[in-house]
Amino acid sequence: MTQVSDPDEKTRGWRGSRELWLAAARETLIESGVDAVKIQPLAAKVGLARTSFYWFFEDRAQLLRALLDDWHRSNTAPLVQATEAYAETIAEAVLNVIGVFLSDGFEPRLDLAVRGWAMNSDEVAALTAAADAERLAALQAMFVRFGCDSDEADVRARTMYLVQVGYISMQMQEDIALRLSRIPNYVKTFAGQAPRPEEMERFCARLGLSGP
Amino acid sequence: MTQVSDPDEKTRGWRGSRELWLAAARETLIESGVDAVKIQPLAAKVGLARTSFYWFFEDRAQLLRALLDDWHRSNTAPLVQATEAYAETIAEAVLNVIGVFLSDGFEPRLDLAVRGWAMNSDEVAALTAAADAERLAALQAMFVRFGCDSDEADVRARTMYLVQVGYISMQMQEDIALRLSRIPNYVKTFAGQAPRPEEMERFCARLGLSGP
DNA sequence: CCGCGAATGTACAGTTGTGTCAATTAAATG
DNA sequence: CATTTAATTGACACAACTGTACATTCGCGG
Repeated sequence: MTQVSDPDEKTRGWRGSRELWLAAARETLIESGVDAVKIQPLAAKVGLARTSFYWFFEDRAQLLRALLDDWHRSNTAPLVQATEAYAETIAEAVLNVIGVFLSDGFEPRLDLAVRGWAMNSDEVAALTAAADAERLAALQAMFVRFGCDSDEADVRARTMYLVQVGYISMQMQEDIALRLSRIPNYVKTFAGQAPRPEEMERFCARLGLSGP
Repeated sequence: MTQVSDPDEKTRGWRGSRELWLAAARETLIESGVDAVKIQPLAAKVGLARTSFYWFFEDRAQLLRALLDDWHRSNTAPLVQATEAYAETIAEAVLNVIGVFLSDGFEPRLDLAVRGWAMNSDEVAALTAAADAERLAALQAMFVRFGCDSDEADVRARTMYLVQVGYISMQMQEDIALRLSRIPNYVKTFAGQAPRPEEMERFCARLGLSGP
């Protein structure tokens, strides 16, 4: 359990702040799931008395709602944006999307934690379902734009997205080089078309990685 | 919360039994995750006094261990078997595997629950990682057997498996007809080769479904 | 029909969590 | 420096769960 310190003294109260509690909660959510987001342990984590929490939040439910808002705002937009980015070929478009998952624009573990949360809450289940639908639609539109018929685009969109969700869900920890080495084959599978060498180079360059 | 009734009076004690508690625990694990597997609620579910549990199990930890054994035995074998089943073409081999996920040989929701559990337990995380590795290796071997080179087989195996894990993780509830309609395109994407009509027919027949 | 062991129940003690309240402290302001 | 305001705190009242000790009941073999 990491101690959460205080990076921004200005916006805070005397010692704590809404943000401090929220950050601690977020970290715990990511690392151990909703059920671990309890006020007493969080208090230990931030080094304040348990009851101090209630100055910033009504109750635990409000904290959870805040956590959910945070996720909802931050985790869908970058993906949708990537599907709309410029690309010459479908292979390059697929690379654009893969790039998001490898970058910091997306918090895979948060997504996973929220999915786990959905197991016990219909409200959360509805939110994740909506997010999934939005992301899938964006991916499908991308494939259609490059000439897939609607049904095939749907399945290719699902394949890409589900592979990512599955990967996150498996919580594998592989080094970036290994993941990178599989990318050309993934593109070939997802798009039905291997990326050209210069496309791979541009991809690596954009991510600030040494080439393949 | 479903009442668990008693299908097999013989193996039971007077009213309860190890199996009864285990079944209730399993159901709760699937529906609400490990953190919901608590003795007090289970007692309400099986209609016995809470403390009666302790005649069959040492403590909660032992129940969880039993749950894990159950999963470990029951959820990997059918998949590995399917990868080894006879097939004329790679498309048919892929259909064999898809069949497992659509059949009752596999409990997707249990798999999901155990993955969620792994979040809080290194021991469980090790078990799921091992299961994933075993399943991926079996799939990869299947693709190699049909002529893929090792790297491509690896990625195709991952694609297939991750799509399934992702699908399970998304907890979508779609009717079987819709899922069936996507299968030819999935096979095309996974195998790089669409299934022949008679392969689809055999597939549907084996699952006892009306044709495509 | 009696006794014995398997199965269940009741009562108790301890832990961990939640949320309220009134008292207290630190900083900010005039 | 006195006063206000924002933040923190400990004490209190509960609720849910775990596990132990011991009493109780059921059903069967003798």
